[in-house]
Amino acid sequence: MTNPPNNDWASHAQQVLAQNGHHSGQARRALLQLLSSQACALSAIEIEDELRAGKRPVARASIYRILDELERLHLVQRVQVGQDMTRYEPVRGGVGHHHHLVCDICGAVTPFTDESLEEAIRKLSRRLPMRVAEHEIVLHGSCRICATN
Amino acid sequence: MTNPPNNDWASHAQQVLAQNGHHSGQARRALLQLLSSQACALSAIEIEDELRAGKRPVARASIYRILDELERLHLVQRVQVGQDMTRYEPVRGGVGHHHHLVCDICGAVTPFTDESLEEAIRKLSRRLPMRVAEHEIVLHGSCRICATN
DNA sequence: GTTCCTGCAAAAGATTTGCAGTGAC
DNA sequence: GTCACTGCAAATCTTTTGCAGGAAC
Repeated sequence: MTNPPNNDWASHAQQVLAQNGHHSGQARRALLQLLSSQACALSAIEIEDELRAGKRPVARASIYRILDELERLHLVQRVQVGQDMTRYEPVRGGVGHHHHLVCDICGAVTPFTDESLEEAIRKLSRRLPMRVAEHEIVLHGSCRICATN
Repeated sequence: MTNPPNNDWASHAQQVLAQNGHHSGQARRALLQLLSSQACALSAIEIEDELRAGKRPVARASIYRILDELERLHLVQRVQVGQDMTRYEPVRGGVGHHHHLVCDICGAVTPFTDESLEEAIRKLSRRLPMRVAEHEIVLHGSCRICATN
């Protein structure tokens, strides 16, 4: 699999969608554009708000349907940062792969990367009774600001 | 912090609750008993079912309230295995610490442990801008049975 | 023209809250 | 006797589904 350029995830997604027999609708294009510009994970509701604030409001049902389809095609990944809602973020084929810190006090979500962690997971995956496709790591605690108060 | 014996999590929890000014109700005692006997994570609904099947049915609202309080006291930990519901499992202070494999096809959840992963996280935690209290790792893929079909 | 896409409204689930009665201390 | 605990019913919130009109190919 080739990694699409970091800033070009949206068109890569469009392409994959087309190859899979999808038409190219307004709502989905707006959603792709938004996700493409995001560094970290958004919830469906946040996506709805962002799109409403922007130029192209999209119905919540459509958002869920689109995200569902994108997930099936491995173009986005669900991220469960705990709390309540499911969040989604673009899969950029390795580029931009990261995990999440969650402040249990203020709820802030921050991305981080760590190669030795990735390495440990690669090794581990080989000996598990499962074909491992994705992994998700969430660290909980208190961020600097909250830890100080 | 001393690790309570593995089979004694329930009484440890009772103790902590008492120290925090809680009375000792029937519903909560039944719930503690159940969680204590579990190796892996249960959802609130699963807990309700188990308790109903057992001797002491507990109202769903009470289950959520109790789990909430137990979480606040760090006696249980939320686990987000993706899918839909939140799951909960007892915190046994290191003993029994593990993570989860999730089969995205059949939904099976399996626990696993890996020391090098833990080590990587310990090292990592030192250099992050956050006091890391808990961590959660979820591997997604297809289990043996589903991968074969 | 056919098939996919989308919005709206309704439905389905999970989780939370309000209130009143019971039980623990 | 007081304060915590619990059940029930209702409310809230996220996510899913059904359906009808409109858009893409």
